[in-house]
Amino acid sequence: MSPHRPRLLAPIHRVAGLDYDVLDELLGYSLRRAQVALFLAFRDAARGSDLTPPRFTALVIIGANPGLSQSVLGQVLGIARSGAKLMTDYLEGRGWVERRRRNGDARAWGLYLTRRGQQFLERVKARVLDYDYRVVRKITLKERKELLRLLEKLSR
Amino acid sequence: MSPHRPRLLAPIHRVAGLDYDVLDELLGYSLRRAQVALFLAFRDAARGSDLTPPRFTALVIIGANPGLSQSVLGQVLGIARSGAKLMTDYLEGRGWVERRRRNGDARAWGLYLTRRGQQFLERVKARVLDYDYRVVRKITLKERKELLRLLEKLSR
DNA sequence: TATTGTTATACTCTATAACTATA
DNA sequence: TATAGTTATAGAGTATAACAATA
Repeated sequence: MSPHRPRLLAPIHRVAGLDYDVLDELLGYSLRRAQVALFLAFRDAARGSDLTPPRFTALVIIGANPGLSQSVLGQVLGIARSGAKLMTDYLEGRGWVERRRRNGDARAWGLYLTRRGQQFLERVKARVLDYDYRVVRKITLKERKELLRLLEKLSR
Repeated sequence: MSPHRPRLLAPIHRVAGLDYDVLDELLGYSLRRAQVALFLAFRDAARGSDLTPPRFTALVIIGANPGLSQSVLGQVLGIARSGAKLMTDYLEGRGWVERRRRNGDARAWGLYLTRRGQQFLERVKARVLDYDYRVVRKITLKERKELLRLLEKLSR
């Protein structure tokens, strides 16, 4: 992904008594609104950890694909190489990720979670999942599965 | 809304051969991915017009609620008053919106679409709707309604 | 030549805080 | 005192372009 981007610091609430016209009919806008709700859940789950959605995504991806390069990380996040570099610097600075030289190609780094990064990710992953499901308790589990299915079809 | 924010300049495609781990299970991440797809549709619909999702939202809201104040516009967009001011400046600069003094309260502006703004919005609204539905042709109309229903429940 | 990472720079959007003029 | 809008300033995140090292 890329701009997980709800830079949102404050919740967005529908302003009462206002006509939202065609916005209510647009899937793009509805997704936006729903995403804000999920972002707020994420923020609760990650509170006190300095973790943002892109950072979380990066950790998960590195954890599941040890040794991947910064360029590939950038592709996943949808950002330029320069941005992937800064992201990696941050994760490394927090002691969660380390760069190792790869055999075979001395240009690229291989990215790996540190022991500490693994432990941290373990905990935060559980929390994020928990909150994600919690927000979604507004719908049934069956509806959740249906929703995931439809979203998947859309983004393909 | 607020940060409709996919600042996205390039499409995001799932990187082949990579393990996305728990991300596939998270509604937050799935929403993100789907939103990118809809954002790209929006960008096509609005190409050449310098319109972004927040700007589009602002025009629609002003069009449907003539005379609203900058503060309320800010609430809808989920941004601070200072940002609502800059947004209004932009829309005014494009000749789409005008500020009029309100009777009764000399502090606040009332925002209105200009004739030109109305015409422009008319056209772009049709295009955006068209593209929104087009992307969503990947799902049936019945599925679309179900999706909207579920998203609505989430963001409430 | 093409690719990976790096560096420097600039831009966009947003937040915060202080200010003014009204209410 | 509180509110609407304004102004100035700063920060985060990203893009672009040029560069070095390596392929």
